[in-house]
Amino acid sequence: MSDSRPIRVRFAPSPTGNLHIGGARTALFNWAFARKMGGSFILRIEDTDRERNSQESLDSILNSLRWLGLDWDEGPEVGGDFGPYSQSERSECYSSAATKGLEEGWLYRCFCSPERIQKLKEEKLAAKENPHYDRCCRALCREESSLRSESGESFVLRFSVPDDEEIIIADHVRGEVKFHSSQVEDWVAVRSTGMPTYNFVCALDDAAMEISHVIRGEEHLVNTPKQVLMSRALGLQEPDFVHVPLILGQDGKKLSKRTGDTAVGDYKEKGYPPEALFNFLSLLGFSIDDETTIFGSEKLVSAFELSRINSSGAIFDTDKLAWICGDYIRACSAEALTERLLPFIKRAGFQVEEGEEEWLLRVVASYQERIGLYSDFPEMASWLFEGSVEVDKKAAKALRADGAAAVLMEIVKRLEAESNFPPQEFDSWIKSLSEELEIGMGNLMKPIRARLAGTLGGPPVGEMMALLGKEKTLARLQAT
RNA sequence: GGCCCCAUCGUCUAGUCUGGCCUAGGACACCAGGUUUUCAUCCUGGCAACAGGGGUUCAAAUCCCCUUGGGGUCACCA
Repeated sequence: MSDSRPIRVRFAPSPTGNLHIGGARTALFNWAFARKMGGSFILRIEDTDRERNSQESLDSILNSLRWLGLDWDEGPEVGGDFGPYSQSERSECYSSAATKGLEEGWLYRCFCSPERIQKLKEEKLAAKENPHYDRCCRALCREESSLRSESGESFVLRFSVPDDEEIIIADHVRGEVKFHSSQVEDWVAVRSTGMPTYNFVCALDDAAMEISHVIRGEEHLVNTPKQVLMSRALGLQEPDFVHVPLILGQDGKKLSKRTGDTAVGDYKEKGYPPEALFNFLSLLGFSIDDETTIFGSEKLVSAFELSRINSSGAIFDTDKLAWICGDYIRACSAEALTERLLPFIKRAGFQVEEGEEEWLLRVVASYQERIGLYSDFPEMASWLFEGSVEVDKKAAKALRADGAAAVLMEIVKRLEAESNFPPQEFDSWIKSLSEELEIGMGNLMKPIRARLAGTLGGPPVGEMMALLGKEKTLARLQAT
């Protein structure tokens, strides 16, 4: 299974949408393996489906990959010696292989109409048989086949699957997986449009690009025999296979849009730190040991082993992701966190004036352990950016409490009498005030919080006052 | 339904290959305490799993078989 050729792995997305969480994890494993082994990580664009490709999708996938910190050694935008890296640009390769296949007989023209195929499948299904193509056109002689194609009749090229052959896939995570060729359909290798299909092109490109290990999702396991058969027909060297377990939604089924956000871009928009998503994804179907859960890319690379990839599916646990995010946010420096927060602050429409950098840093620091996501920040700290305060339910209740108004008036008076703002040793200052006025701490602090921020949570009250400044603090405390 | 894959706390997992150190470890979540003016953080403790049944063996979470359960896949998508 292993040989000494250079390690070359690839991630091969098709540009028909955004980068999916599952795809990202696959890319991550490929990347980690390449980096660990000192090999190459190649990005190949599988754009043989003209109908659904789009440049926007490609851009978005590339951006998501970069956002996660995954860089590629060969592929779009960086080139390489095994290009082109978009399948739409490799047609010569494919057509020469197709010609060869036709000559050698492992490909044949099929003139059956889509209607006939459709009907055939329905009948077979009704009879509870495998709905495979009946190989009708395989019996056509060469002369008739060429004649009909020359006369302009539409056809596809099918792969002529051997009758009785054992196909053993040596998979790094699953061991030997056996298939029998009788279970494999004479699949379409080249469409009637002349465009080749995935299975045809995949084996060809993997060989042409000298891919040593195909690391991909388990959903590909069942069409691996088709690719192996291709390799055999062409005498190509087969790559090693590594089928990683699926990422499942909360319902235990393959993660899909129904169960939540599936695009990496969604997580970026929602303010997840990329390092946290990276970390979390690394933990799905893989583990370093029995206790390491928080780690970055360097650690992953040094610890990565194919043998540590799990074989069973993993549910995408958003609670754990949230916890990891919080952990990253807390561990971050206030400066770096501020940098990350800036786009979210701007998006919320808040202005940070020149000269306020220090202040912003302090605001961020005071919220650092309180936010779970970058996007939590603008909402939680809005009272510092906006002129008016929106009072929530609990805060309103605190303001309606007996004596609240009187307490606030008293506080204002005391604050004005102090030479420092906020009073030094605020904690003891307020505590002694509470004792002197014989008012519980809660009854003292809640109305202040309510007036200042409109909510009962947030940083320590002294810090809130410092952040707001004397003028605004007094104004808000006296608001009606 | 055919074929293929999988099976340890609710979840992610360690342990499985190379049986004994496992009265099964960690983390998330949850619950209970503690710290705290609030929120959050943090600390302590608790709950909680080898799917079932047969073998093999002195010994099985670990090896084999069956059952059950879950998933994937059956396109001129990738």
